[in-house]
Amino acid sequence: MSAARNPEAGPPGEAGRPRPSRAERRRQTEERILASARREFAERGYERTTIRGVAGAAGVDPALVMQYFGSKDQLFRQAVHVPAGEELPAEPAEFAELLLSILGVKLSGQAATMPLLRSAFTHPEATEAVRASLAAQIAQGARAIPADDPELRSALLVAVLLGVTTGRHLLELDHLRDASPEQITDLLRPAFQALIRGSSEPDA
Amino acid sequence: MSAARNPEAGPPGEAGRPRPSRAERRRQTEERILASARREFAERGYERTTIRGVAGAAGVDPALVMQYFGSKDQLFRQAVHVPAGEELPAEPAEFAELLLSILGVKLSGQAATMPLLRSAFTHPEATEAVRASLAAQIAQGARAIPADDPELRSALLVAVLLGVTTGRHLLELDHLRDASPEQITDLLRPAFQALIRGSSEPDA
DNA sequence: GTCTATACGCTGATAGAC
DNA sequence: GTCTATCAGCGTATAGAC
Repeated sequence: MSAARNPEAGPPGEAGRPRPSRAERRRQTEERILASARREFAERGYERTTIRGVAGAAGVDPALVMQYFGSKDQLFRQAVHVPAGEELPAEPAEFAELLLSILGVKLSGQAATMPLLRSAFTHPEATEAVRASLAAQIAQGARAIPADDPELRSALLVAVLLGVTTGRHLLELDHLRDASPEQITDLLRPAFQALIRGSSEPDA
Repeated sequence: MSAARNPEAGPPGEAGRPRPSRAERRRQTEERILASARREFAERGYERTTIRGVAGAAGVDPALVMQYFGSKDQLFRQAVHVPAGEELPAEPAEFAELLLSILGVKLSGQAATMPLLRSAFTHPEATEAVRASLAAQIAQGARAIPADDPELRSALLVAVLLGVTTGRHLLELDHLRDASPEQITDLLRPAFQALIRGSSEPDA
């Protein structure tokens, strides 16, 4: 600690380089490891990914991963940590559209939640994280549902999102995988509306 | 092999016992092991269940499990093997009810498919088994859907079943766990109908 | 036939050389 | 700071004693 200079403050002797030295390089390799870990956790799940595996994929030494993150569990936590995106509840009328747009982004890109979701059923900590996140979404959504049993309706809506995303990305069911996000959201729209308000056909 | 008598043919010296001997006892312990394996696979998933664990829970020696089933993977296959229940497609009008009744049984009892489902996202073989089973259900359901995009609609319906069952049994989301199967199926009915035919409100 | 003892590989994790 | 060498534990699977 005593003789170490602040790596951010002092510029190196070379003038031309955009100073990729010291702590900057460390942050880069750390990010490389995290990216590699996310890939491995996403496609193999917690128990099947190994420290050696992510180190190899990142091109670094296994011991370095331990040095940086301490343990496999802490690596997992940092890899799957999502900034807890807070979404605002909309009015009941547009609530379906909000949900559909959320589903849209989950369907298009390889969602950042996939590493977590893959391990959600086998790794206890991942289970708890996913459950807590979904519970928050459910509670939030329930406030935008005017019909009876708002919590259960909200839970069912979240379960639908869960089933569709897992079916597409994790199980890769053919038709779900091939369809465009728009196709899916279009087909789901009436179902969502039916779930949000009480009936599909207003009075039979 | 030479001196061994056929255990099925020759009755033992005792006359009063209902002959629980030989192969009958073997079948019983084998079934105990399978039951124990199903429990472990169901609540821990493939990678976290150990031969020693199922043997301990079944009250037998770990080596016996290997003797009977050969390997962990073969034990898993036998434990999760479901007789491939063939359901008949109904008319489009009653198709929603059929799906809802299927969901009802999946929601009430601890479904026999849970050991498989828990490992579906981490164990490749389980993934393939679940995917094949769901694909069959999707193809079957598509034939009962008169609207456009029948396969995608069917896939979405299956995905909903998947999401609701996993949300209830695997993630144990509060409101899904507490609700009765009837509550859930009642709330889902309009959504299913909307998904089967094209629109929720016939012409807007 | 059933269990004891053990082999072997691979895991996460640690200590110490460079 | 980075990597080599190694530890201890647990996993499946096997060989042999009873």
